[in-house]
Amino acid sequence: MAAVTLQDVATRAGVSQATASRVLNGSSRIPGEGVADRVRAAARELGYVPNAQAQALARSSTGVLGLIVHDIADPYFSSIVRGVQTAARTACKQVLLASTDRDFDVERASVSTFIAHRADAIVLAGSRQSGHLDRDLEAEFGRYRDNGGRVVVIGQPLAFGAAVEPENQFASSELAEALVAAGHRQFAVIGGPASIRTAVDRRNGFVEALGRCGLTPLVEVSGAFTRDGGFSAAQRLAAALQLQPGLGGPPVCVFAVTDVMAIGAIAAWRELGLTVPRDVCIAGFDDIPTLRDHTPSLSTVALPLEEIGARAVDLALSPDADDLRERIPGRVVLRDSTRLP
Amino acid sequence: MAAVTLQDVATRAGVSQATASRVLNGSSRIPGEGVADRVRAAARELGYVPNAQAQALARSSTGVLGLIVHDIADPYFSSIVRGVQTAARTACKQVLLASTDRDFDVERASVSTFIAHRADAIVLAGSRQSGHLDRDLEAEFGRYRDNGGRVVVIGQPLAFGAAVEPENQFASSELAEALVAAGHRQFAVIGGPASIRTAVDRRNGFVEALGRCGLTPLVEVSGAFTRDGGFSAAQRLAAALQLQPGLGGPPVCVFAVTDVMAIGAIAAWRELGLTVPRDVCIAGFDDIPTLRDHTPSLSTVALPLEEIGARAVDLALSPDADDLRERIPGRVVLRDSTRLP
DNA sequence: CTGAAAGCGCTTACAG
DNA sequence: CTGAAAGCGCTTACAG
Repeated sequence: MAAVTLQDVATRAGVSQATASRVLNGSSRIPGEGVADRVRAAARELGYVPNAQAQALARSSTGVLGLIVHDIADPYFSSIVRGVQTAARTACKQVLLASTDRDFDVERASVSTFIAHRADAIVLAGSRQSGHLDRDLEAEFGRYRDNGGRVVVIGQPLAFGAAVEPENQFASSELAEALVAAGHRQFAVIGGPASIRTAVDRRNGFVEALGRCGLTPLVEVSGAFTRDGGFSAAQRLAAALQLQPGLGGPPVCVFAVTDVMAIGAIAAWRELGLTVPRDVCIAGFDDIPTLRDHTPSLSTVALPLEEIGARAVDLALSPDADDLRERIPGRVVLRDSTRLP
Repeated sequence: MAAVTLQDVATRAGVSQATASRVLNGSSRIPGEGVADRVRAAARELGYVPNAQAQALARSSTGVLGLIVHDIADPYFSSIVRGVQTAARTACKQVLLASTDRDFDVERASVSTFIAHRADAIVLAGSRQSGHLDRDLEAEFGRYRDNGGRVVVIGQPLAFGAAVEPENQFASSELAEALVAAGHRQFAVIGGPASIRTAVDRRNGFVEALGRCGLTPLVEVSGAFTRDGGFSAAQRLAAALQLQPGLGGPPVCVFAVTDVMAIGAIAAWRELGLTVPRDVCIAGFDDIPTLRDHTPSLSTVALPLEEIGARAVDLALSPDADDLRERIPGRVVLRDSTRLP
């Protein structure tokens, strides 16, 4: 790593290191034209690449954002990451990525490493247990913030830091109302882990809205926040409701708290010979890009995932938005999967 | 960012900075037990987090890997990134991610930034124009490698550096043979950009294998390496072949050079009222996870995407593998989308 | 085993 | 406008 150094450039241009620094790395004090040209020429000839580590040390700011997601291969997260990338590029920030496989130990370790790398901000995407962090993490974030680090959460807010917060509960209730308005009367729910706020909020919004219509879910089951979680939950649901292919009559309408789970559910039912929406209907939440080419087309609550990622970067970068919470509305979209005959 | 410093810890423990460093950051010279304990206690009490930037500067090694992909929201890439993440975590490396939106200027800029950040290695995923880099990039990589940086490419190899290389051509020919063996006789191809090696190799492998069977594609069209690229190519293909719903007779079997394009193609045909595999058959390449729940199930060449990402990390980390090329075989998988009546 | 000191490559007051 | 020098927070020969 014995790369060309700023001193090398300075020497070749016949100026001091300080001057070379000012020419090359945008300072307010702009040296004279002739000098500047010489320095630039020297840098080009030598192939000088500034050492960002050294700059960071000297400036005490790295220009790096830390981003933590549960699973980068999950379309929900990869869409958010795409938004983060776009916004980061615009702001000339780099992004350090960690995909934790939903392991909270890995998550904690990633936070520590990002802090060690002096990321200017850390964005935490994905639900956590009831909005609580372990004590360790909390203490670490506290010190990080004291030292000027910024924390942004996507999903449920923490006790501190900024948050980009989808209106899970409200949007789910709107979804329920839309489904009732469409003629559905029999409902069931595939929920997520009880410890995860996002899952709980969505479930509650849906069930409470049903209640206001005088309706109650026939059954509720739950599973992990994954395709397979939806798959197995749907099997249990089918058993509980004794779903049969071609039974006739109005199908039960199931709400799965994420699209990924809904897709898993449909797969499970297909294995059982059940057809959506004839034998059973289903709606999800998120509107992940995958849905675009999924059959049957899935009713859902659309979230602007890339924009959510971009907003998180904005919050991470504006020092005045320290404890801001930005609410993101969802948009109900009814498609084939909840179509009544 | 005025965080707790190693000197703070040393002072509190009543030792020198050097000793504190040796205790905390794994040195071969292990200080005495009593001293070590005092240092560790001081670090804990103060909440010391080592400054990775300063460590990097002093050690001239950052423990950071740079990863560049075309589009993080594309399941092909997000699967690879997942593999990279897993392997990087095992090796205690951090990953700096750039998603370029297929913009080669952005790609070049990302490489520069990664080099500035002194990434220990840079992994370039995604096809490039015929294996050639622009002159600038090539020169930059040259210096980077001279300074100890490592370069790994996923896809077609460059003139230098290590590569993880799927056997595109061979696997495509195997796919063609399998389809012929399954009874198909009429073929068409949806190719990618002519400048991209991966696209060309897959197309050639397929067409040449057909040739060995005495067959020739009825039509070839091409499009961008995206879902929409496949969509529009499929529209042109349908027009060229005058595809009609329910025409009867053996359907034409189309090979799309990526699954993502194949999915777009199926969507286009669905809009035209065409049913797969009745009116037209199709096979893709990659076996992205999305396929698992796609209807109809798509025939394809399965690539171990996560493993590919992990192998790239391995190559990036083993100094002896400097110009190694690791070949990754594909596995033909025939599913519903090419099923003959 | 432990410490004083140089050095990693930059930035930035402080003088001139 | 330009330069000498201190400082950012660590690591690591080199002595002791």
